[in-house]
Amino acid sequence: MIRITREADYGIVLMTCLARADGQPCSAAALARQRRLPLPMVSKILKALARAGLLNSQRGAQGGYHLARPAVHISAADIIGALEGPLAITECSTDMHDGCSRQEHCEVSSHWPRINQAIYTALQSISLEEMSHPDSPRPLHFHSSQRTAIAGIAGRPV
Amino acid sequence: MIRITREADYGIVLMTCLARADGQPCSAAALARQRRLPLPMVSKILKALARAGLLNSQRGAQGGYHLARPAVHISAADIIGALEGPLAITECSTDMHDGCSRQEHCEVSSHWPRINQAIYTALQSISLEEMSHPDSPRPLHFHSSQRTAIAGIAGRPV
DNA sequence: CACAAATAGAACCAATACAGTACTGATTAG
DNA sequence: CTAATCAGTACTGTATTGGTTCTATTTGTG
Repeated sequence: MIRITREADYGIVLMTCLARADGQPCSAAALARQRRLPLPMVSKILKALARAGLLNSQRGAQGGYHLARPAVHISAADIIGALEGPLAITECSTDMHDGCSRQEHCEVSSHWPRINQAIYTALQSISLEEMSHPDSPRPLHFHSSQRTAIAGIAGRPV
Repeated sequence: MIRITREADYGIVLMTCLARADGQPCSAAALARQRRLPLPMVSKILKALARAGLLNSQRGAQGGYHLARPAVHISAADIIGALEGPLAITECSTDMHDGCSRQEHCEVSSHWPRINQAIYTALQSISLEEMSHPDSPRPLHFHSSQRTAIAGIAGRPV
């Protein structure tokens, strides 16, 4: 229901590669080969990540990219944010929302930031470090203790 | 960075209206007038919400829509899910992901469900009941106790 | 019973956003 | 110098979104 772009998807994949390389600079071409992704796309994404300060780049021959800080201090939110701009789940909730013509009739507007914040916090709690280990320490389970009243709905494919 | 469609946006708005009407059936036309939204759009959204079982509909003169269950038992996840289909943040993570040609090279694939789950849980924790009160009981604050190491980044417009 | 008020459902269209490509320029190791 | 590599911009075909239109179907009311 909520979708991130494929750019961010690839971004996470590439970042995990770099996290595993740990220090060793990787060229865009090497990463593209490694992950069977189209090189121009990989290049574009790495550039964006570098501009956002998540990667350092080294130009020239034998150059490449490497993490700008330890993987533990990079969250999924950082990566997605770098590739898709600041979190704004609706146009209303972006910072220049003065244009929302319906604001006077839109009483939920004050609640969207809370939803935004909930998602942001969720994404922030997942570190690149965690994601770069092939097997997750905590297995995938529903926190079904919560909201069991509508468990039937929560149980659908997620 | 993560965006929901305007359909879901309107859906939340309309659901809060219905939550406040509490039991009284509201016609699509009435809701459209009340919120200054285009009627066909409102109609389409309400139909979808009814099909998903979140609303009951009454046809004919004096008919309309009303909540199928108490607002406390309807979450933001329910509404968004009803309007945008099941949560699948990337194509890989949808249930028919057998087509993901890169699966063998895509080691993060096992981690997307965790991200999905995090977002889903966040959205589930927000009830329609909470959203339909004009003033939120708990004011909007960052949970800045967490991940203070990158607070500078977390503090950007959300 | 006939009519009007309402939902149900499908089909349709224009505008936007996305995914991916191409090209040109700047930097640096060997 | 030259090849490898990053930087930046501009472009394009396709898919999705936002929104409309039209035709049933149901049902309360005079």
